[in-house]
Amino acid sequence: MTRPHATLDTDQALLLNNQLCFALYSTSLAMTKLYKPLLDELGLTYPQYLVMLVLWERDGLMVSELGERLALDSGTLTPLLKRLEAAELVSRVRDLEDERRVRITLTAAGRKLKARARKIPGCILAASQCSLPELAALTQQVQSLRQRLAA
Amino acid sequence: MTRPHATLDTDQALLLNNQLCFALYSTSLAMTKLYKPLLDELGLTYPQYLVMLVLWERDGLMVSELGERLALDSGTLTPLLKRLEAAELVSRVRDLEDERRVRITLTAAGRKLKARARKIPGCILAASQCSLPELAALTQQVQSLRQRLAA
DNA sequence: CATTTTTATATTGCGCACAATTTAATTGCT
DNA sequence: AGCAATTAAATTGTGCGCAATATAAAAATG
Repeated sequence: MTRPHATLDTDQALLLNNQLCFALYSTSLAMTKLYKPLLDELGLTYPQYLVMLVLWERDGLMVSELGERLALDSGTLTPLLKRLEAAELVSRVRDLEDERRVRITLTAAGRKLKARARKIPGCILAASQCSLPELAALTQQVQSLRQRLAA
Repeated sequence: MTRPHATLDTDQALLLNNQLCFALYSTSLAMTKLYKPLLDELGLTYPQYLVMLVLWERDGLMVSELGERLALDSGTLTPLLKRLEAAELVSRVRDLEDERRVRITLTAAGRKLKARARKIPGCILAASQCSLPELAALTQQVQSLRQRLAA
């Protein structure tokens, strides 16, 4: 018996595990490519779009709050936010209460961009060719996995 | 009626869509962080590990074949493969049949590394705290989504 | 009140991803 | 054979992601 059942099961589990990690990695990259032409029109990258989504939902967050929301650190956010500032979509101002903190606020142009961004999710949804129940189930499962990984 | 039903449903769909994209993005990054300490022991990054996984399965592939398998282009793979070559895990040799192509072959050290990598998937599986059926279902769904995005 | 400790952001350096371009080799066409 | 078109890989430049470190401000401690 060159391949006992126990070993076979384990190998399958491990292969599946690798497949899931690669599937997440590869699908995430494919998603970003799908967004690219749409975001190019707005002059945004996908991570910049994520920051704008958060700010459109609630403006005036600190860098650390953005970081918590997106699971990104200052090493990623600081240069990204400087680019959004250079594009005149946000302003970065030191908090007077606590000079260590920097508050990120949308400019008028930043708020206005939301209108042009509204059509993006529809395009992505169409391209994904998913039914809504399927989408909901998948989202729930991936979020659940992420929460378990964080622990 | 400020929010007719049609608009509500659409908004929910779009929000969900954004959530799925972000969930994939964020979970993929979280997975990579999970791999990091394990791969550090082998001196590999996650993309390098993916290349090694492919080569452990079938050695002597061309750069383009690796690219198809991983959905990565030469702009990503060429410098990555040069680093694996510098680490003496692979060799890069021009194909004599067609001098445009470069064949990637595992060195003895590269083949040997497979043994040390065998414990990695088990650690990841444990950290993900997923049941195998759950893992299988999620993998299948994400792969299915990826295939639809590619089209 | 002075000093340590902690916290928030910024900086530096490395390795992806990827678009765009380049280089060089092969194929197709006439 | 000669030349355009195609193909494979490499190069260049930009923007992440993140570890490690630096800087500076606030909080905690004695």
